[in-house]
Amino acid sequence: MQSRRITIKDIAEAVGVSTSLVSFVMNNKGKHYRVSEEMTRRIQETARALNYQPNNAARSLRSGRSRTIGVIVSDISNPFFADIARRIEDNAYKYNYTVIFGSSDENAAKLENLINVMVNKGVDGLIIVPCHGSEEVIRQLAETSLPLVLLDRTIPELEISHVVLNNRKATALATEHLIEQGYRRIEMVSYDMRLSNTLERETGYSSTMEQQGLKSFIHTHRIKFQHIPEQIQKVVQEITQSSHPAEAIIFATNTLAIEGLKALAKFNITVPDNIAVVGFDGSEAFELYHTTLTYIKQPIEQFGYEAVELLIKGIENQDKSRIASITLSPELIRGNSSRKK
Amino acid sequence: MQSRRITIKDIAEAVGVSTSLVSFVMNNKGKHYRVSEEMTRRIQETARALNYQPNNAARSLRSGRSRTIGVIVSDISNPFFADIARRIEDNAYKYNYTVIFGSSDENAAKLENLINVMVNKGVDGLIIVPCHGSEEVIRQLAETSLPLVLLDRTIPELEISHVVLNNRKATALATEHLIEQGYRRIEMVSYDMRLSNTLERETGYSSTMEQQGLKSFIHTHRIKFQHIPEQIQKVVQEITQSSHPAEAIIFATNTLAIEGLKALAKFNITVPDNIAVVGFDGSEAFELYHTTLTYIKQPIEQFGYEAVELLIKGIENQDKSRIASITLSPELIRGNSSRKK
DNA sequence: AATATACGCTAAAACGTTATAATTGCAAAA
DNA sequence: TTTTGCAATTATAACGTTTTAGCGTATATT
Repeated sequence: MQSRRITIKDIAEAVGVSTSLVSFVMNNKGKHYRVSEEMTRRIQETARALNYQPNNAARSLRSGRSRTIGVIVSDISNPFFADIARRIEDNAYKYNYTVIFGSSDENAAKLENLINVMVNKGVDGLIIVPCHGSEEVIRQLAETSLPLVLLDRTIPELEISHVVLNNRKATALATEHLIEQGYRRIEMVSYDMRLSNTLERETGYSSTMEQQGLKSFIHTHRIKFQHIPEQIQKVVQEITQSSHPAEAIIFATNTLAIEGLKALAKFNITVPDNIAVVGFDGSEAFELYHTTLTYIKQPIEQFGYEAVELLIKGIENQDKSRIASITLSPELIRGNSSRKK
Repeated sequence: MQSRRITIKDIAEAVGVSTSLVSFVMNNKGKHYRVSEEMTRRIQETARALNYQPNNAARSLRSGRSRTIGVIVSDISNPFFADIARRIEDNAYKYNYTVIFGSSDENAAKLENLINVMVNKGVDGLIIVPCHGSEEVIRQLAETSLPLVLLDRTIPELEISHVVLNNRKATALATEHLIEQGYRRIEMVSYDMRLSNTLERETGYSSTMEQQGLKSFIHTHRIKFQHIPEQIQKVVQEITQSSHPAEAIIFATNTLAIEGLKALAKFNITVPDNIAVVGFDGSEAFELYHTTLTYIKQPIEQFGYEAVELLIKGIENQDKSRIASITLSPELIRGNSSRKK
């Protein structure tokens, strides 16, 4: 950490060459610009000796690229997204990219603002978890030449690279499992946000029920994203105090599962004796629960990893293979919360 | 999102003035450079009409400042740090700063590398959670003119701005509470990392025990950061199978509390009947636990908020009030896990 | 011997901004 | 009338890098 920053010019002077040559070598374009081996070596040595650190602002200004990617999730403090963020960070660092994060709070206006800030900052690409109402903004963004990868949710009518779970399969697995365990009145608790992942999860559940001849028992309870605890308590009461109470509940997300279990506990409804439960995502919370939970496991780390892979390919190829998408497979983890009836 | 980016020059041409004038106005330095009201208005209008977005790279290159701050925590996917990160992000955005995150994994080499990457990226300041073995790197960094704020932990021998919990008070509260509830054999489970926060927590516990004449019962179990679950199981066995088993445990961090409760459950030791427990930090996990937990609550959001306040003051003042620190107060949340003996 | 090719390197412009010094026009002071 | 002073604006250099075009020189080709 010296007083004055070392520039390419200092190296050039020290070695006695032009700055161009130094630039070539520092960018590993030596062979391409046929710099002699000897010179390459000398420049590299001097750079190391002087502890040269390239100035990113200058680089970015000149080249128009920043080696920075922007990531917008719903809420970085939500464990699901925090885990993904960590993975994105790790993988991006490997490619020498820096990441800037933003949280949309499932608010389309905030999301738009974040996109503007990030585009403005000059990010080379964006990884975005689209939220309810953001379709138009995303559509506009996709028309831009800026590489873009959607995460966790797609916008089916738009052709955009994305990394998502096979959500239909996820809830189909859960539903089949419960049926196999002897449950019939299986209901689902989901969000009222019309997002691809939620919709697919609902479809996975309802189509499986239908296939198994349980169409009449299909019941999807949709919770508003605000005031989750209150709403979920209401739903739990509805479900359990009905004249035909449900025998099992599938929660469509991790947060819903946790709040749902809390609500069940509050009303002294025991899992699985009074009602069976399938949750979503592993979570530390479940590990302190009185019984082991059956849940759909997402390969969370892969979300982050693959999103970065896709995005960086998009950034560095620019032309071909523009749209590429990845669908990850869910897994059913069997616990006691759905044991045989 | 137009095809070509609008620059200051476009505005200058459109209005028919020099770029300097536009720059003055865009930086709100109008009065200082005595730009006429009329002109100020026209430039602002044109800028808005053309949707001018300043080029940060150019700005940063010229001014030497990036309006970006770097934040290095232990692990961004740990809920404690994820919450803080969220707050940092929110507050920084208010000041028009962007944040880049990094996770050190409590590894001094990684921490050093991250610092280099960030300094290199040209951050205007750093918020760092120092880890075991990072004292020297931090010392060097502090000698630099780069504004720096330590978070969650200090390095007492160095005079650096920081935001920390009153850790001594935290465990003193816990200890006093347990004593009040009738417990005597109170033991602590902590990390073996010699970090300020851990050390202070140990001191808070042991000095309170001593004051209350329970010196002979002081017992601090130190866990290595690797292989936490295995180690904690060993400790739990030690504690409970001893000839004089502990009556209560204070866990020094959230992770330790969660793993500890899992270990207790594994060995069928019931809380609080067999042993009382005080944890650290609220957590969703605790909410699904069979009984409510007594724990030390940290004002997590404030950590992030205050760190940004301190850092930005440091960045924008540069000179005076260089070192300023904040100590936040813990609070004891009473639950059933430490009910009267 | 004349010409082409390859090699190793350099000159210089450009990226978009900021900030200092200089310039202009005009009114007030001398 | 000349001088001074001020208000409003401009010219220009600088920030550190990348990249294109080109310049000698040496070797190969005809």
